[in-house]
Amino acid sequence: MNNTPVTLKFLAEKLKMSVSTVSKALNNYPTINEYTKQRVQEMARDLHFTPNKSAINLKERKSHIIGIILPNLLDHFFTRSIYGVEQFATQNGYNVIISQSHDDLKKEIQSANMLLRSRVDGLIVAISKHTQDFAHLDQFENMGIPVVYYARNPSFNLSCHKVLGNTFHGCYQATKFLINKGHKKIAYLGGPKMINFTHDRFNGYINALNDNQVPFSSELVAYTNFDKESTISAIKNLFANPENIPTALVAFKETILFDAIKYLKSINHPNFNEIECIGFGNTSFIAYLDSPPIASIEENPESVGENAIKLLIQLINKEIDIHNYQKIMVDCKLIVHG
Amino acid sequence: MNNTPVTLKFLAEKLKMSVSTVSKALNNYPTINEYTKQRVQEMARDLHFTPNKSAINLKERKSHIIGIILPNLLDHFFTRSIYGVEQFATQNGYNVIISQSHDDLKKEIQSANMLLRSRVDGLIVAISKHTQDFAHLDQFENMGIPVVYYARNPSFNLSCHKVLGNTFHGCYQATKFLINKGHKKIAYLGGPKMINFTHDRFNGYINALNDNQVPFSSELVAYTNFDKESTISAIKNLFANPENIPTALVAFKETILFDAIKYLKSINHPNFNEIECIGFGNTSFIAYLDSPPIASIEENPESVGENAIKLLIQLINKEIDIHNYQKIMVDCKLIVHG
DNA sequence: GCAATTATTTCAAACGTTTGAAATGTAGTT
DNA sequence: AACTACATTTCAAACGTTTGAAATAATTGC
Repeated sequence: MNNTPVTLKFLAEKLKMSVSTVSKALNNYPTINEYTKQRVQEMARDLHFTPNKSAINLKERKSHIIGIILPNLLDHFFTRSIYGVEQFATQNGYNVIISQSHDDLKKEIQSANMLLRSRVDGLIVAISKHTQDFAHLDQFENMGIPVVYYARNPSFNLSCHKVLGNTFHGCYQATKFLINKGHKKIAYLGGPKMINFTHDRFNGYINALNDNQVPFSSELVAYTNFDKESTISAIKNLFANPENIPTALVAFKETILFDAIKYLKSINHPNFNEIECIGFGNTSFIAYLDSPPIASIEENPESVGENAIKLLIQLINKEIDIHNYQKIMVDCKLIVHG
Repeated sequence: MNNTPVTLKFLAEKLKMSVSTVSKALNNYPTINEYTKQRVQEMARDLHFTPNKSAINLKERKSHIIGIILPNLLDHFFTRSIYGVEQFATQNGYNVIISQSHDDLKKEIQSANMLLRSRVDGLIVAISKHTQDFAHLDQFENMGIPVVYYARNPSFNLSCHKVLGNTFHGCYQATKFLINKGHKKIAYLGGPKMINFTHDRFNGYINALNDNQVPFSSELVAYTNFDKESTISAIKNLFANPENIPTALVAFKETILFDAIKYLKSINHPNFNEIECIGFGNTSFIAYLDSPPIASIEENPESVGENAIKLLIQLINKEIDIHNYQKIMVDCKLIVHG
C-alpha cells in the first residue's frame, strides 16, 4: 500500500538527482549518461513508476483520446467497425471513448459536448437518423479538432471528411446477381427515406436493372422504418398486384428481411419457395434460418472503421489539412450462401 | 479559427481580473460578487470557454475515467451491460474506456496496462476464459484503484469485489419450469468446464431435479466449447441411448441451442417436435426461428452493469472500504415465449 | 597547468486549473 | 479619525511532466 504516489520527483529524491535528469533518463535523452539511465530505469521499474497521463496531456496540450459517437452498440455493423478503429488507435497511442446516441439527437448533442469537454484529439461520428443541424459537431472543427463522419452520410453537411460504404455498388452487385440468376421481377425494399443510403442503394438497384435491360416497375419498390409493422405493410404492398408478383427481393438491411420472410411464410404465400432475398449485413445468425437469404452484402465494417481512424490520425498529425475534405468509399462484397 | 486557446488566463486578461477570481466565479464561490460572476460567466459563454480536463485531472489527481475490460462487443450480454454502466458513469462525471480482450489473456494484460497508464479511477472487468493469474489486475488494487469483477466469476481470486448473475437460480427456475410442464427426461448442455458458471448452472439443474423427485441420469449431461462441432458432438451423446432420450433441454447459452436444434432437425430426429429447449440469453433473433426455444433465461445484463458501476463508484468515493469485499448477485428471470 | 571542448546535470518556466491564506476595499460604529 | 467587521479580490503554491537554456563537471589539446 503506497500512499505517496511514485512520481518523477519521488524517484529524483530517492536517487538524489534532479527531476529533469530522471525525466530525460526515462525518455532516453542522448545527453544523459548511460550509467545514470540504467540506475534511473531500474529504480523506475522497481517502484512501478507509471508516468501521469494527465500531466503529460496538459503539457502536450493533447488528451490522447479519440471520441466515437455512434447510434448503437447492439447493431453489429457498429461493433464490428470498432474493431478497426480500436486496433489502429491503440497502436498510435490513443484511447477511445465510445458514446451511444441511441439515434436520439438530444443524446448525440450531449455526447458531443461531453467529448468536447474531455478535449478529445479527434472525433469519429456516425450521425443519428435525425441529425440535420451540425452545430454541436461543428464546434470541434472550430476548435481545430478534426471530425470524420463515417458509416452514415451527412449529406446536409457538404464540407466534411467522410468514410462511407460504397452502398450504391453493393446494391448494384446484388441486383445484378439476381438478374443473372434469371429473375425478372426484383423488388427493392428500402429503409427510411430520410437515410440517404436508401436512395444510393435504390440507384444501385435501378442502374443494375437498366444496364441489363430489365424493366423497372414502381410497384416493386417499397420502404420500411425498420419496425416489424412497417416492414409487413411494405411487403403487403410489394405483393399486392397478382399480375406483378416479385420473385426476388433486395433489402436495405438483412434484418428487415427476417420480418419479411417470416410474414410471407406465415401467410403461406404461393410463390414463397421461389422468392430469393438479399440484404445488407451478413449476420452470422442467418445460418439458423429455415429460409435464409441466398446472399448477403457484406459491408466490411472493420474496414470502414479502419479507414476512418487512419484518416483521423492523419488529420490530427496535420499530414492532411483539416479543410482539405476527404471522401473515402469502402467497397462492399457479395457473399453467396449455401 | 482561434489559435489562442480560451483558458482562465485568457478570460482573466480580457476581463482585467485575476485568474483565481475567474475560476471562483465560474465555480460559483460565495465570496465572489454577484455582478462579477455575471460578467465572467457571460464572457465565458461568449468565448466558448471549456475547462481543460487534463489540468483539472492533474490538480484533482483523478482521471475521471473508468476502464472496462471485457471479452467481446459482439456478445449482446456485454453490449447490453454497457448500457447500465454508461448511464450511471456519465451521471457521475466519468467517461468510460472500453477495451476488448477477445478472450485472449495476452490482450487482456495489454489492456490492463494501457488502462493503468491512463490512470483510470476504477476498473470493471469481465475476465477472459483463460485468466487464472491475476497479477495484471492486482496492480490496480495495489495502487489503490478499485476493481470490480463482473459477469464472469474469478473463482481463483478469492479477495475481490464481484457482481454476478445468479445463474444457479436461473437454471433452477428453467429446470423447474420444464418439470412442471411434465418433462421427466431433461438434459443439461453445459458450456466449457473451465467456466465456473457451467458448474453453478449444473447445480441449479441438479437441485431442481432433486427438489422435485426427478431422477438424475448422467447420460443426460454433456458439455460444449461453444463451437458448432463441439455442440453437435455433445448433442449426439445426449441422444445416444434410445432408452433414455431427453424430451427437454436446458442449455448454458441460448446461442448453442441454435446449433443443437438445427442439427436435430437436419437428422430428422423422430422426437424432434416434443423437445422443448431453454437457454440463457434472450436474443431477439429467436423470434425468427422456426423451432424456437420455448423460454429464455434473461440475465439482465443492464442490471449487472449498473450494479457493477454503482459499487465501483462507492469504492472510488471510499464509501465502502476497498478491502471490504462485496459480492452482489443479480437475479435472472425466466421469459416464456409464444 | 590552463584554456577550450565536450559531456552531463540542473534550473526554471510552462501547460491550465484549484484553493487556502493574505491583501485590499468598503461600510458601519464609536 | 480610528477601529472593527465584512465583502471581495489577489497571491502563491501545487498537481506531474517536459524541455531549452544555463551551469557545472570532466576531458582533451597544447
